Amino acid sequence: MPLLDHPDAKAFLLHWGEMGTQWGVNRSVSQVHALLYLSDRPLPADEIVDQLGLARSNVSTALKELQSYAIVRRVHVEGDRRDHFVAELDLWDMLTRIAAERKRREIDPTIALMGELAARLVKDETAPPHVRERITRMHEFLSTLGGWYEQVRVLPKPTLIALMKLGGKVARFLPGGRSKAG
Amino acid sequence: MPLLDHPDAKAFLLHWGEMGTQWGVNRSVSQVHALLYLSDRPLPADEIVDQLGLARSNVSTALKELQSYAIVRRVHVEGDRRDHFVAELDLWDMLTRIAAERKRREIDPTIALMGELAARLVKDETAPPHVRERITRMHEFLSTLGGWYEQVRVLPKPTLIALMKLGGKVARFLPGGRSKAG
DNA sequence: AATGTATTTCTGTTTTTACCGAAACAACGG
DNA sequence: CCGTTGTTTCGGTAAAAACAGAAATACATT
Repeated sequence: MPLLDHPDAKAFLLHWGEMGTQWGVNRSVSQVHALLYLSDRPLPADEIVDQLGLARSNVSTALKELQSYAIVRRVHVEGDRRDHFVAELDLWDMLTRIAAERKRREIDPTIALMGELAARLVKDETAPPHVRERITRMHEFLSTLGGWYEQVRVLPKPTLIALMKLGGKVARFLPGGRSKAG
Repeated sequence: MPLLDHPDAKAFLLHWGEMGTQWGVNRSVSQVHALLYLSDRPLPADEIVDQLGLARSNVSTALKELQSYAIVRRVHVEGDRRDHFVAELDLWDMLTRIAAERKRREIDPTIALMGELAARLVKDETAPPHVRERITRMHEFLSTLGGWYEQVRVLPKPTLIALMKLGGKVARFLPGGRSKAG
């Protein structure tokens, strides 16, 4: 019995697909991901095609994209020559991998560009001072964020989870009595 | 002299526009935002139209959208009846406001839906157990993230900045010797 | 109220993106 | 070498988004 015969599974999948579009991910990609996430076994591409009613080529592209995020991986199923696919089930891992990839694709190039622009602007006598200042500020801001991310990224997962559970209370460890929660 | 006559200002604006599209924001909206961010004075809608070459209606919609994120606001300029607009220049404020609004629009409804689905699934004898489990997990995960965000959100800005600068070193305050940096 | 001006909403067009289906190409194993 | 599986490319189509221009509305001033 196909997974999506269940109305709640289908509702999940449809919503997940829409979520994707709102964050710049194409609907097919996020739907394939949702299907694999809900599945209790590795699925071959053909079955994804059948269950979602998408073109074979489209599913192939979607799987490639999901693998590039490292949130779906190919697995071998014995007795079957076809490739099968499974989604990462640990949601914390899923989130950090998506974040890492989007930073790599979009944020890092942006930081690089801002850096170039800022560097050129400081030497440019003709540049309006506020333009120079605003772009420099943006570059510094994104660099700071990126630096923070790189530090947090390498923390062991249990540490990350512990920190998150701690929530705003981490602020109580700061000097200067800044914390409201402490 | 129009702001965008400067090639670096233009490069910034074009890149910002593309960034927007990759994150599900329409290009006009992010370009208007970029222009206001670079401007050293409040701009009336007409001038935005001229500088970006967009239709008046389009600019109107973009401004409305940016105001709904609270990263652009209307200001009065004396001696001029027209509305003028300025962008939030504090980038930390900008980020937190965007995050708050996107959570409100997209994450919160998703959590609500997952909650409904999970609640229904636990009573549903016919539901595949793994579907129930996966959706419940997703609901819990998003709820935890949302809870963390709500806690961090209300911290004073200096506290947030201090925490960010601290980076991975916050982990050293955790019990259990989890930190590599400590 | 009337007029001029600013702003939003509406409607249709253009542009872009997503998608399908077919075909070509590649890898692999029997 | 031939069937099976998988990926990539491509032309065309459909759907969605962006956008422009006109119309309608609101606003302010007199």
